[in-house]
Amino acid sequence: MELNAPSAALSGATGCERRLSDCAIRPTAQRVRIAALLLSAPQHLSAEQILAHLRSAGARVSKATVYNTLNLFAAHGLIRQLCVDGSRAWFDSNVAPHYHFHDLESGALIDVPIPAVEFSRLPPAPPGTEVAGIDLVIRLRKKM
Amino acid sequence: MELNAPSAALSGATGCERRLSDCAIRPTAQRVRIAALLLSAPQHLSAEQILAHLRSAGARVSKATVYNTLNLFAAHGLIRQLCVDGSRAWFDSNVAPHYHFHDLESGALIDVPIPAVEFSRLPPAPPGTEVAGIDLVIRLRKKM
DNA sequence: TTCCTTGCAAAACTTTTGCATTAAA
DNA sequence: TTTAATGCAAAAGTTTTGCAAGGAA
Repeated sequence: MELNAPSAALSGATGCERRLSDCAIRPTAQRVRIAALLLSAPQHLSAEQILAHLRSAGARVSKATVYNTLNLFAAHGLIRQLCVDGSRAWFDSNVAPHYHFHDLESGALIDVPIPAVEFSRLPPAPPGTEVAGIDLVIRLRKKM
Repeated sequence: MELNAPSAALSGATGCERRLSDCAIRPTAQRVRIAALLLSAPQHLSAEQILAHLRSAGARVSKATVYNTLNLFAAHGLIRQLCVDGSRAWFDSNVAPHYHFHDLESGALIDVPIPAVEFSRLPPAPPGTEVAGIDLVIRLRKKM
């Protein structure tokens, strides 16, 4: 009874089951629901938002399972955990490299695609280290 | 009895009192000690680290005062609060614009000066907004 | 049966807050 | 004296954990 129209083949419940199985993640009911919600489109959700969504949709899920599942998904590279403001973690279903706008007023996060940013100079990584990734957050305020 | 050698004129307790007064921040004993610790050099400290430092130095300070003071300093632009990992806030005594290396193994933060990074392209801010700041964190792992 | 997952509650952490006491101007 | 800051403990918020019960293989 979840979305499963042909046009949503890879984002509905069945498509999500595949994606989980492919990662050797057992597709339990809760995991599939969380995946169907979060992976249906590129978006940024908090654990609490996911819990609220699922419960208001009638699902029986515990807070612990939401956190366990999000950490599990992140460990398998299905989602990415963001640290944008200190208040809580945000989970990004877009795992392709990209950056973010952060609206300081609304708290909204907006994806910035890689080609929109170009570095003409970057510092060398300190000796013995290499760059594992670059996080770029462009803070936005209301224009005066 | 705090540092007050000529060579530490602006980082010792007396210099800190000046910096606080200049911001219309009443230079109480606790605030001066926190400022003397944090503002003595460019560094990144957590609230808990500051509390531990001060207490092991024999100061009587409460956790609430440390947090109140750090928030106060940040509100006056004396320090900057960083969100690098989700675990806790880091307070940066370097308020000049700059970026950071973040060593994923040790958790260490290293300043990256502005001239070390050059953007040859940046996305336009969405309509009605303007860029308030850019946070760049270069994650480092051990070189293989 | 065996192993893994879930739910619940409690714990762990970081940060904030309320309020009586203390210190600063 | 009047106002503001401190300390303490408790509260608030997010995330983790322990453990018994439930579900999948």
